[in-house]
Amino acid sequence: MQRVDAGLSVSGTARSRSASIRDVARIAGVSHQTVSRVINRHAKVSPATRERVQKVIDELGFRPNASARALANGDTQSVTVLMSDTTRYGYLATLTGIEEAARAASFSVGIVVIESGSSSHVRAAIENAIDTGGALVVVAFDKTGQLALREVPERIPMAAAVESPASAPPAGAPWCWIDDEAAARDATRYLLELGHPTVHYVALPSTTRSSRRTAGWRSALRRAGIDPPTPLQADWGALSGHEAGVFLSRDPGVSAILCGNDEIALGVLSALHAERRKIPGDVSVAGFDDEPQSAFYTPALTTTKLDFVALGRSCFATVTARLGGEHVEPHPVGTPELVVRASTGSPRRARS
Amino acid sequence: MQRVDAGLSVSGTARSRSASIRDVARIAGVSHQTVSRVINRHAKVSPATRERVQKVIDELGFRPNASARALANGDTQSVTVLMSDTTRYGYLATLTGIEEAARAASFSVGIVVIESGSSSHVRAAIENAIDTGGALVVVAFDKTGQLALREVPERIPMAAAVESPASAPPAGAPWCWIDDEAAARDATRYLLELGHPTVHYVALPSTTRSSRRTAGWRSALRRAGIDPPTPLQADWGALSGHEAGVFLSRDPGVSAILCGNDEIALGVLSALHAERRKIPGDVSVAGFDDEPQSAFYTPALTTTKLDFVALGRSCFATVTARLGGEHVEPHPVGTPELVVRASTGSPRRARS
DNA sequence: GGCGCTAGTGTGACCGGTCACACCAGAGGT
DNA sequence: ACCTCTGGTGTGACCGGTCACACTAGCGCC
Repeated sequence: MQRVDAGLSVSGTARSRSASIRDVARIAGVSHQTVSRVINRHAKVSPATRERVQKVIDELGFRPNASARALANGDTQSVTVLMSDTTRYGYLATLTGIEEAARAASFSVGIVVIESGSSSHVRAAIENAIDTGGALVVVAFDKTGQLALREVPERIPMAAAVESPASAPPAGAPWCWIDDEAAARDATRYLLELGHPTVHYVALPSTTRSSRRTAGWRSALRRAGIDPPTPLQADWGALSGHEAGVFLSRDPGVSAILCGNDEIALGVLSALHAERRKIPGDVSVAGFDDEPQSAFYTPALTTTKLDFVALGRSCFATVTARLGGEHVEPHPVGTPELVVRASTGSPRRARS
Repeated sequence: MQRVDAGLSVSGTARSRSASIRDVARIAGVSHQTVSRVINRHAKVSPATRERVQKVIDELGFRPNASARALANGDTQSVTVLMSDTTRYGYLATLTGIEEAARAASFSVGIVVIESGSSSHVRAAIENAIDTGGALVVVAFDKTGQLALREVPERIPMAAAVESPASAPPAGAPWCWIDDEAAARDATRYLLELGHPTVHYVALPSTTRSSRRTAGWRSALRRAGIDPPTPLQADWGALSGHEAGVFLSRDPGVSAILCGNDEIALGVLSALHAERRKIPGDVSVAGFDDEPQSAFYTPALTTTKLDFVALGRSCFATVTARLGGEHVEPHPVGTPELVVRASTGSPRRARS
């Protein structure tokens, strides 16, 4: 009979079984429970024992098995991010923020892409998180995300990155958002201060009854004594921005356009160019997000920098707080910051 | 003494323990092993038993515990994606492809962002994947990814999305890539056919000794009997494209610029505008990737569509094949497709 | 000197699956 | 009638941790 040393197999087929807590215990001459105490930084271990065990752990390269740990105490130290099927900047930046914070806390991060059509896999993902004891972060900027958010049962540890809520959110709701209203108000005010008689708005689809971004724009206009024009409805992409741009370019009264995000703004820019309007001579354009590319649009886009990475970090902090049983009040994250570039300027004096 | 029914607690604090395989077994009047056989679609279960057990499973909403399963047979049904810290389109599209394929195979997807500075957490992530029995996909388009790739030991199930290799890759290397050389050759040939005397190239950083994209561009020129000019070196962002664009715009002999990706192309466009060169009248510009925004640049960008989603799917297929012990030959994925838009055209007849 | 207390350690069950193996009944062959 | 084979099922150990609890030794204290 032949026996192969699994630990030293060269062929690579036999996966060497890594050291377990009992191996460490045997070599260090202690019980497995003491090893467990050492790896969990339990207080009641004598320094001498701790050191001896630690040495064996290092020598063996022992690493506790996450599955076993999860099975035993239902604590997976993991977060699953639910996010809709998109390659948009804000989403990925948020994910990056979550991952960054999670890594610092040595949590692992899972990702599930949710598709608008079928919610069954969303439910599956949620259930999966539940029965592995994991936490959930839902990126719910859009309708698909909101639907997923609604599927999450009350009791499971969750946080959500959302659009600014229309009214004060339910106390204890684990929501994080960027202050859309202030951002929109500031951007609108900036455009008015340039001398524009009014500011037109191309809106993102809103998940709330009343978008705070739209509200901010409106309130800035009202405060200046201006009756807000009807906002145009776009979706998230440049194409719908282009369509809105074509429409607006035909109205000579339009001299300033605020767009729901930089992609829409890009579409508006392209439409204005196609319609031979000068930017910012004839029309000023501003966006939201400050994507990395926006500085290189033609002309460079004035926009509002939104800190999605901080938003992601905050989501993670919220969900871990809940995991620890702490109470977290919903709160906005970060301070939107207007970035002025070449796409906005004072309106040309009317010729008449 | 008070006892709370954990299963029906309304408060939400007590997490109801979900049904286990033994609960199902007891209710169905079979052994736990039979239940195991049912959930694993094992052949040797009589139809009657199978149906009875399945009914109980459905009624109880039983879902097998992933941790327990992983612990028992070392099979986590999970993939961890290692990806550098970026919000670039190609990366996220690749991730989307991986996730899509993984979801279809009911694998879970983890993500670890790798930072160029510290490789310790990369090692930690790899070890983690090893001792939970998970697989790895490394997105190694850039240097950071390549470094991570090198950290992965031979024996663990892995696939990598890479730049086209300079020479035939080692047999059995689990690499997937897009055919950069063909893509660059076709794009260059297209520009030459428009009548440009030569094509200048703004290169992405390459992870290989000899970038296939650069090689494709070069070979197209040589085939046309043209001595290739020195390519310009950029990084991945629009800023470096802008710098390259400024440089090239000062050379009146430059009439066509091929760029390593759409972001660089965007930078080049912005530089050309700043230098008052007409596009495509004075200079034609083309990119790579076909990002969603590229159609809305000024002018709309001619580019080559690269199917990153298919690349991601292929990475997943590769890694699962390896997980199953199959042999996979390294291979390119998808067919790059030139998308002609307004940023390229025939050169203006020389005035002289 | 006996008591309680506590710091430090060990024991065995348990989490929820899977695996190897034992077992049994009935079909089919001789 | 007996043996073998095979489809269908059950038993108990095991994966690698954690938990509750038992135990011991040394200390301070009356």
